[in-house]
Amino acid sequence: MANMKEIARMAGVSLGTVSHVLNRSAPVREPLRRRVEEAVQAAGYQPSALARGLRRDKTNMIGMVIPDVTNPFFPAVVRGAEDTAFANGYRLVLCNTDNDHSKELVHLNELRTYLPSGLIVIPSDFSDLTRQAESYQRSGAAVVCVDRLPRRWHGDSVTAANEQGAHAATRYLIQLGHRRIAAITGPLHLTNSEQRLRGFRRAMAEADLPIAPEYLQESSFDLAGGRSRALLLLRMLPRPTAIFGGNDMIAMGVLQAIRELGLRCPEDVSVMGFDDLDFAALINPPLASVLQPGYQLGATAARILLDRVHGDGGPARHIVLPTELRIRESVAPPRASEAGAGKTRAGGARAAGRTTPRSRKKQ
Amino acid sequence: MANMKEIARMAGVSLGTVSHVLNRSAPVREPLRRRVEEAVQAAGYQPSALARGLRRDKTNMIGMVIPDVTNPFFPAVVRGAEDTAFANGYRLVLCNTDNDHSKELVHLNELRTYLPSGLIVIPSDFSDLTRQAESYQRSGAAVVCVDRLPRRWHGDSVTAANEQGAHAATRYLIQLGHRRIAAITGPLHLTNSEQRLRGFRRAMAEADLPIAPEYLQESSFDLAGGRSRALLLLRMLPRPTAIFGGNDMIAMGVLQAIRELGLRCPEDVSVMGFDDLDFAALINPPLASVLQPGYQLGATAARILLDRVHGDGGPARHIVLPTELRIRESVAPPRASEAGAGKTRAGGARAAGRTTPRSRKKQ
DNA sequence: TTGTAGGCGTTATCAG
DNA sequence: CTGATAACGCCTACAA
Repeated sequence: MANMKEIARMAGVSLGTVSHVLNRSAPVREPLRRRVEEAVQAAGYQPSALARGLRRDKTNMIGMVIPDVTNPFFPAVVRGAEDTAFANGYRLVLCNTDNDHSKELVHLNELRTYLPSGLIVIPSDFSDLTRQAESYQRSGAAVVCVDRLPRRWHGDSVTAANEQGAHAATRYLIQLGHRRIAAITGPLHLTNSEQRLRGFRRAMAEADLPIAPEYLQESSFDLAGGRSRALLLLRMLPRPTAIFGGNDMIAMGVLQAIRELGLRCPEDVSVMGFDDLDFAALINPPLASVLQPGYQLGATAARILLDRVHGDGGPARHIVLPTELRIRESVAPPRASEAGAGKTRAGGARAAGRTTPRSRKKQ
Repeated sequence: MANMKEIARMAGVSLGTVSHVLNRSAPVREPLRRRVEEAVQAAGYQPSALARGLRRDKTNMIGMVIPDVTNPFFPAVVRGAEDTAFANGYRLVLCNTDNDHSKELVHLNELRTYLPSGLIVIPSDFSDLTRQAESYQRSGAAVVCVDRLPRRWHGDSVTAANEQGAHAATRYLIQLGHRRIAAITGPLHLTNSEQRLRGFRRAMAEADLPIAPEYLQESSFDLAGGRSRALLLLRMLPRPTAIFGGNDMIAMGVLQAIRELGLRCPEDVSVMGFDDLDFAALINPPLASVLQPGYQLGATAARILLDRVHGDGGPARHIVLPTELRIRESVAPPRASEAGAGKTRAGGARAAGRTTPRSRKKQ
């Protein structure tokens, strides 16, 4: 690979001139600039990212630290971040933490030796990012948290409107006529789970509906957890007529539990998810869910990070992106014997019925 | 961040000694080595990956170039690669090509400025990797192709046993008693699609079953393509009794088309996929599919790459990892009126029946 | 406006 | 076995 010196020789100018042409760091007279550009073309020259980074004390790399690419929600975030980064000449170094905060720490430490321009982090469970982040920020690298926040995080963040999303979803169930609504939350030490629970509670409170303590179950964010908690819930008397899952995987577990017990969704139990993963629309019954804009989350985080890199020194930004309720056939009004048995908003069930599944049975 | 000079000062030794301790590039007398190690500890010193790379002409980065992280099959490959890379002190720089070979080229070119130790590539459509790869190899960086291969690729590769997988899947359908089996392949310019088609053909030929030309449809690797081709197939007379999808997304499209036409799976049409994505087992009916070991694909590619980095100069390796047939409820024997109407292996359908879905209907 | 020189943090070479 | 010293490729004062 050619280097600057060679380009300088080819163009018959000095090293500095080449650099100035490349970086527009000083005006260069037309004929010289032309010669330089031609030499660059001819040699297929590209400046060494390493040497440049070493000199500038900062590379065009961005560390992307996430729990697990294999988890269906995260790839969209990664993709959003990569697109924005790439469009601006930055590259993503991908690190999986497996939700292990000590592995996260290791990644954070090692990434530093690349002098990345910044970090986009979806924190692990019990992440203790704050100290590391400060150290990065001191050295001029930006850190943006996405999706969930570490406790006491005061830096930039991009999250979905978890509270609102859960609130809208719960309210929709209530409007359908449900009164006994259970929730299987994700791990409550995660801010996103906590916010979703808060939205659920608010909607219930607004409708003056009680929440039986045993109707609130905490689970890991996966199918197995959802299934086991759902099995508990579905055996309770009275049985909840709707279950709100903390994410789509939990909701999938609920669907599985429903089938195992010989019950039917939505006839016996309505199920609502959160995330709106691709498969939510494809399963049977199609899963109603709260769409979380994964791609936008990542893209926005990268945007903020780049702004910081370009000198934005403003106060920490806390972007909250809207969620969107996606009604599908896994939710329906409760059986007639259950419906309206309580304080239901007038016309709610009927109005909501518009977006309710066509009654045509599929299979 | 401290640098080597400072460590040398702290330990009261020269720069070279520190380097020797760090790299074991020369034996260092115990007391000195101790002092150096203590200084490293105390300062939390980590060598600069940039300076090191600049000097050594090679970094511990691996470029991972894939079509799209968002495509559900690829994250597993990425994860496998990342785990193996990380365990050996390497990092992954992730690049999405969107299957666009010119974008792939851009990534390949720009990655080079990092002096990565190598590249793991899932080639884009019409990838013309060969020239780029040679240039990398000349500069001592290894290139390993995964999943699909560019035409005329002679370098290291790791792929799944596409031919065998498709063969086993098709043979299973035949054993169930199907005779009119259609296939919706992925894009046939992709080697994996082509191999799967070959496996399909071989199984059909071995059973002396004809393949009507219109029963072979080519599609993009997505739901929409699968759906539209399936709509064609399902309207043909006679209608195929089983459809083999080139991947799970195509198979999902087939299921969708089946529902749209008011048909039922597996009663009217059996459906087989390829990949065995996570959701295959979760949908309704659960999708029979050919498991492709994504994680292993990635891990193996990284392993080979590291071997190359560590000096393995042997001939190109072409690893083919086994696939595994996953029978689920989307496949069943054809209706009695169809079954056995042709030359079927004796007892085939019955023997296969063992692994056939329990007849208990779910929902 | 152009050229020169020093140094970023390492490693490798080569004397001692 | 240890310690100087010269690159690696680039950027940027500063000098011309």
